[in-house]
Amino acid sequence: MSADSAGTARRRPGRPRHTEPSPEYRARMTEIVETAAQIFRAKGYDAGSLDDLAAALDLRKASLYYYVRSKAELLYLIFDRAISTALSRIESCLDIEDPRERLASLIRDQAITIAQEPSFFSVFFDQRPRLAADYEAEIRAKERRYLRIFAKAVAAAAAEGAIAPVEARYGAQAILGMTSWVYKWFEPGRDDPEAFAQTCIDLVLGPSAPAARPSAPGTKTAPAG
Amino acid sequence: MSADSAGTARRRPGRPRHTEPSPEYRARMTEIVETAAQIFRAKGYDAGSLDDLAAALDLRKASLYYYVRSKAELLYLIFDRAISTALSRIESCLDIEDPRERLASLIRDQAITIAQEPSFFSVFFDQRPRLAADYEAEIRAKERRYLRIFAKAVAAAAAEGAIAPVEARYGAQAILGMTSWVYKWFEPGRDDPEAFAQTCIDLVLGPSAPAARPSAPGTKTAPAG
DNA sequence: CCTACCGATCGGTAGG
DNA sequence: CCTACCGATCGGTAGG
Repeated sequence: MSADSAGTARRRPGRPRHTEPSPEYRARMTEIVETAAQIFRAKGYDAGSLDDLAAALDLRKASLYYYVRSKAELLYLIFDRAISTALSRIESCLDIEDPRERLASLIRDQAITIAQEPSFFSVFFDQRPRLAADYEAEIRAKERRYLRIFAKAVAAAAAEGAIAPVEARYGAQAILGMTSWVYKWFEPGRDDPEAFAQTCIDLVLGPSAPAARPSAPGTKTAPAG
Repeated sequence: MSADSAGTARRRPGRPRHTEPSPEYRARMTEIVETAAQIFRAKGYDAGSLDDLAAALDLRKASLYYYVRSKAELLYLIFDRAISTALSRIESCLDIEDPRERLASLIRDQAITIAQEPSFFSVFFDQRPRLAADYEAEIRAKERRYLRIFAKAVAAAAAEGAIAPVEARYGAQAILGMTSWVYKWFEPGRDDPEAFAQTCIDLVLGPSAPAARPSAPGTKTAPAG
């Protein structure tokens, strides 16, 4: 809440207060958070013990407390990384002016982001009730921004006739669900994130929606029929 | 696996083996399962203790074992009720011949079913890794049937040009995600299941898709544009 | 980053 | 459906 609100993994630098966290420390920290996400995904937050985590990292449980204040903080670090990653990717779509292209890019980015980090997003979506209340408030604020970005894009696309004239919030939740759900069924070997993202775009925007980014020169085609 | 594969809450009838479970017993059983779903939704399966459940039912923990063999079985009963409810509702859409109407009905039923029982589906979707392996296999089989029904409906709608020509499995997962996600954000006081269901239908099938059931006389209209 | 250890919680059982 | 209770697990700490 006070001085350390800046970013990712700043809290608890090294041992000495006035030193930057060493690169080794930061790397180990990242490794801990990533492994924790995998364990909590597989077993759930409560059943995934710190002994499990320590074993996976070839440590003793007590050593984890050198990096993390509590198991609850560890969960928060996973949540924060998930929402921050997703938010920063999504925000890069905001300068696309064409409503149809903007919505297509949001859909694609969202589907691919989640397909790429299924562990983090499994924990993010399924362990929410386990997040301590104070951490929860912080996450919820970012999540609201997320929803608002999608709702605005839906409203703009509807106004232009690129999609049906749906209510913005419901339309946004529908699209968020469609794309987020990927973490439940996606299998990296079998499934292709790009192909699935395109399916979502086709379903919502009609068969020949623009690919993404500035690259494609805005191929405008009539929707299905 | 053997003789008791028939249905809902048949296992462990009364105490005497040859008697039907009494109505009071069945009612109490239902109450236990419903309350457990609420507790597991709020706290998760592991953190929601049998003491919590017993307290909510005004019982002692040990008394729960009169009704349920283990906590694991209790979880299974929740899963089984969730998937069985959803499956039987969805199967009533299968006799709709028009692909567009059939898909619309599936979308509507799915969204409304889940919005109506958020506790059961929260547990179903979020506590899956906690389900014991033998129970899991049984649930997975029913879930596959579920997916296949949606995939077929998507393929039929695509063949007719009612939706974009997407790959059936991806299209089905997209629609399942869009509608299932409702349990994450739906607030009974604020939100309207029907309105959201219609939003999903409009988004996928274009602005003026049929309402549902045999009632609406197949209003065919050109999709968005 | 480790060894040793504590207090609390929890699923489940005995026996009625 | 209850009282009493056990064994195991787990987050966390002391102290280095």
